[in-house]
Amino acid sequence: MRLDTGGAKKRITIHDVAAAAGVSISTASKALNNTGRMGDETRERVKRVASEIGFRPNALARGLLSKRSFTIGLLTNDTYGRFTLPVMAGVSEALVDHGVSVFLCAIEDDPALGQVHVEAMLDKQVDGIIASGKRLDRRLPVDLSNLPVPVVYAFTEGAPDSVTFRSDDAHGATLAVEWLQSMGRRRVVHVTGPKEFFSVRERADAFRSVAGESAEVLCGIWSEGWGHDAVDQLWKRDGEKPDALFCGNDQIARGAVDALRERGIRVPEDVSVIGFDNWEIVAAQTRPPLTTVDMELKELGRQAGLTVLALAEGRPVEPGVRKLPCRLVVRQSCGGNSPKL
Amino acid sequence: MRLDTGGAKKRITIHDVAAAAGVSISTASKALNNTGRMGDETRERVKRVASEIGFRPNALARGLLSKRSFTIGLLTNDTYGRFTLPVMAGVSEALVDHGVSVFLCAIEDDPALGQVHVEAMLDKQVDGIIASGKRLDRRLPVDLSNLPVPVVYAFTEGAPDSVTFRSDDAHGATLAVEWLQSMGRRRVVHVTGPKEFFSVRERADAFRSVAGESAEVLCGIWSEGWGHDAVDQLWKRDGEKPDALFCGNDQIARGAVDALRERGIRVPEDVSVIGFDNWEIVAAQTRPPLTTVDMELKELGRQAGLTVLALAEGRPVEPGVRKLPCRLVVRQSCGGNSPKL
DNA sequence: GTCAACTGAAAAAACCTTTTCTCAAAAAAT
DNA sequence: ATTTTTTGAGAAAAGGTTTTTTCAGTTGAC
Repeated sequence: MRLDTGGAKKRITIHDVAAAAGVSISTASKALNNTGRMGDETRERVKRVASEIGFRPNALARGLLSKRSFTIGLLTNDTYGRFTLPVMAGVSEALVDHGVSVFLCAIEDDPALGQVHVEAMLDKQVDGIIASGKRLDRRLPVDLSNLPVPVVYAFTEGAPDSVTFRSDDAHGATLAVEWLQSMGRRRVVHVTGPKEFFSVRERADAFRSVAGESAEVLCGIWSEGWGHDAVDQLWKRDGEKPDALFCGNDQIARGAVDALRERGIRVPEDVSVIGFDNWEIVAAQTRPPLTTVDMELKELGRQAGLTVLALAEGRPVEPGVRKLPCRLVVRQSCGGNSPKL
Repeated sequence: MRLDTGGAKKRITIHDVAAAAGVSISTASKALNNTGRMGDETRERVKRVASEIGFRPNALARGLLSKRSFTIGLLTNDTYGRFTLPVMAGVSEALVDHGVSVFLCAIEDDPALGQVHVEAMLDKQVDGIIASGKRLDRRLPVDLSNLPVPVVYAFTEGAPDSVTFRSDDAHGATLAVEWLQSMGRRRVVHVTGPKEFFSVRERADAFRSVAGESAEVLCGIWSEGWGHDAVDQLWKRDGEKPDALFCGNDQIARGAVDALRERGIRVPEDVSVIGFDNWEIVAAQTRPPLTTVDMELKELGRQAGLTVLALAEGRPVEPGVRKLPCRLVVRQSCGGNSPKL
């Protein structure tokens, strides 16, 4: 048995509507778009007939004329990571209400592939492009300057004079430390990722300005192993031990919690641990579940979507970097029940 | 300062090419498409001119005429999970070579939203649709029958007489158990997810037919906590203890490994543990790193992409369920170094 | 030297909408 | 009763491309 390709049924066009309603094509068009002048009766009849026979306008033909395709492209090099996913969901969610569809372009880290995708999108007359990535301080390996359509950057480094959306990591770090302090913790240590990351430096600076300039920052890598090692390192030394750890991501936090438990140190009774990212799968499965900082990436995606739409419609948008606030997610690894308001 | 929307530069059309090359529009078109009859010199000249002035054909106009938009839609309700991501990457990768772009439609589990997305895609004249999900035995909450375009299902339950791609979980389970046996393990227990999942039953059946019909299967939930509890349960009982655990996913495996270590049981020396999913972030960060089964989801996406393309082009495709083989990923949690060939 | 066949290239139609222009009929104003 | 305004709706153009048709000029055969 062969599969029906389904391509046989021919689509109904505005011609069919016009014929069925007994009017001209132009009248049909005007009736459906609520433009032009005509009798109420005629307009209603056309609309009714159109919906009866299931007419849906061909977006290609419409786009050809209006020079708007109601389509935008989302370029990302983060195919497996956890960052682009919520961003994509936010973009898609924000734009579907406006009848705009999103082209997904996974370019890995291949400049040639990126180029191919950008050209394909341009050929398809996208109204705009959102560039997204897995790291705030790295550019996508594609040249997006001098494109005939607007470009917005989300969670990746943008070109000068462009619009860029990113999380406010300093705000997130401040939230974290203030929460620890409100739990009565005074000897907080920041265990984080590689110094090369801009967000590591940014969070560390915010951490110091809230926890005190002499507060300690340990840089390592983004892994559980490092969280584990950092605890070993801290507890092997002489002198007073920390009473709280602010970790650079949830994986480090998880490693730290495990290491503390292995040492017989109770979390959160003896030491509070707070993570970053709110990666459900890590944060919620840690025992105890991690209190952490959420970067609100879906909201970030939503705003990026609305912004590229505004630009596409010619509405003015101020260029610059927009930092979106983070949100504290309280679980059990710090004690306490809800964020102070 | 206001941001340049970039919309000003007007696109160059085939008219410009024709004018610049001193030929008619039709000749320009034929030259560029290698169709029609004309002198080699003319053809070359047109091509050269076109590339010089940077001509790119408008896909909207082309699609309007050819009734092919070189666009397909990817519908998924798995916005955060780990399954759709590799599938999407595979689809995108397979189709970009054919000049086909992919619309990403995240529909959560909202039927209304799904309907909106499907209609938007149809309006945009997609050549086909790929439906993807997070569970093999659940349908997407959208009616995709009687669509004017072909539909292919990937990692979600398909309609009767459709083309569906899924992983061969029985094969994966067989690979896992045979590997454990090749390590000399004879008392394997299968710790897995809820019985309601089709793949749980399928893997359990395969497990029993390789490990012996009396081999034990423990069903729980898909969490680390369950893996932990299952080990407690098994080791608290009297009698002979298992010498290997085949876990239903990497998270369960991780919980099991942690529980074993807490009991002073060495992995893999005393007990081998194998996971399922090859979720890098869990499998690679477990200590020891997990040997696990990869469902080859990217390949699955690639094949789904090529299949929907074939259907769109009217090439015949046999309907039915295609099960794709899994792949064993050897790390350290079972001992051994490489899969036997 | 006439006619057929072939060659190269242009003209026109088609795809589906939207928008501007035109025009006849009806209503209002003189 | 005649002119002006308003109303309703059709005709045509535009958007960028591909495809079919047409046509003039050349070549080859008889």
